[in-house]
Amino acid sequence: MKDKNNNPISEPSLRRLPHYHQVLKRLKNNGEKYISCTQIANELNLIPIQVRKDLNITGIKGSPKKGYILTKLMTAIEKFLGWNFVNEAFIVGAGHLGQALMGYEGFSNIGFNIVAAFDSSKKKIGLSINNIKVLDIINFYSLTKRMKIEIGIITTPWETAQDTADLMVKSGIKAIWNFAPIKIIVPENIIVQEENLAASLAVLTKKLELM
Amino acid sequence: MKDKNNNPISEPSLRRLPHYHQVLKRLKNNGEKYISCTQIANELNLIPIQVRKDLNITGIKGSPKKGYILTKLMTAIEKFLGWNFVNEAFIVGAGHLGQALMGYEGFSNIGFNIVAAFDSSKKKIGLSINNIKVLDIINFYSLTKRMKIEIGIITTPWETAQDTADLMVKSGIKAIWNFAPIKIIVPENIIVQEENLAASLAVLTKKLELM
DNA sequence: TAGATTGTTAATCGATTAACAATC
DNA sequence: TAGATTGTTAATCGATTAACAATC
Repeated sequence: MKDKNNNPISEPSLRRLPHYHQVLKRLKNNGEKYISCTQIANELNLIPIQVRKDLNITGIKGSPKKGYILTKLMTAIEKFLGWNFVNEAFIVGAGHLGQALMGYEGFSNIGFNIVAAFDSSKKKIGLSINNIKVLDIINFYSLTKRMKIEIGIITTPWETAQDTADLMVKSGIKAIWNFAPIKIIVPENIIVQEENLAASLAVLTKKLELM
Repeated sequence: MKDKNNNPISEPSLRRLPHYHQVLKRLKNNGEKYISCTQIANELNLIPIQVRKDLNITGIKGSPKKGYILTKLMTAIEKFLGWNFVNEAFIVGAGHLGQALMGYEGFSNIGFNIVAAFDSSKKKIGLSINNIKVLDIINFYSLTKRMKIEIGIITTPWETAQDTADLMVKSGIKAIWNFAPIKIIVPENIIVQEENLAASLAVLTKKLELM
């Protein structure tokens, strides 16, 4: 991945930035003003050079010997990750997992807002979870177009995940966050983030077996 | 990661194997006997050589020109991932996300079994979700010891995630699957699989921004 | 047979880690 | 000042991709 100035942004680095922010938040409450990569690395069992390289992609400048100004560093990460700007999303599938995401309070801190949910089951339509309404899936296309929603979350059973992805693409969704346990196939200009539990579990159990 | 014969197993390869299995399951219903890497790669928008390399770590042998015997390949993946052997887990935190995992039917196909859930809230204790009982957290230690449970799942709020991890380590848990949005710190002989939504979202929204 | 596909070895690519001069 | 820490350039490591002989 490249940023606007054609500097590379690695996916692992991007994934670590929220962790750094988490640590900074905690240390801020301790009243620290400056923070070094060494400190952050110690908190997260990482090595300082990796933290330094990661922070570098946010464009932050530190001072030798002192480190980074904590509040500036937090702001730099927030800005780089776009947390000060709200991303709106629609979610399809209002089962347990969908409801878990709707009820997830951490999203508001990171500029993420699930605007509405959609389902095809009469039992789900009309529900309201954490002030998010569950609407009939037949309205997905028109509402997505009208509200110019760009992010779609799939929390349907695997059987309907690909159909849901197709509907999202047709409706103008540009990025799909997929929690269904199959890899969905979409045109290459569509961004997909797969959240596959079987894949994670494969890693965990294999490590356990080889321990 | 290295297997018993000291051959390397890469984490990305491991994560792709369940996807291959998914595809094979679908193609089996079409009545295919042999399957080639090219076919699998086409289904998943990958390249054949990557599929071949990944399948190689399972120890499966194919025949030039023909490919792999589909049923043998499925069995090899299942065996390699340990799906024919049941891994038992305890889950701590019976909120929406915990309940979503308890209700997740896909786990039984991959040899994963959530035996019981634990919570500290009187409102949750006594519930039964998908035949999984929610017990008082004060019983976690003794039950984990007695039942020799090795896998713990954390679906608590972030405030209690580290305490939960500490309790798990103390109780003899060897591998932790953490869904709380903070990185937990554990002794280095403990396996941790982090499932961080903020991290995934960081990748997704950054790609969207740079599109 | 011809050629698609395998297993394996080599080349490339990208991420992590190391080295080191500059500096507050 | 001394030395901890920064930014940056180089080295290492590991994953992906390419090349190619073997073969059903």
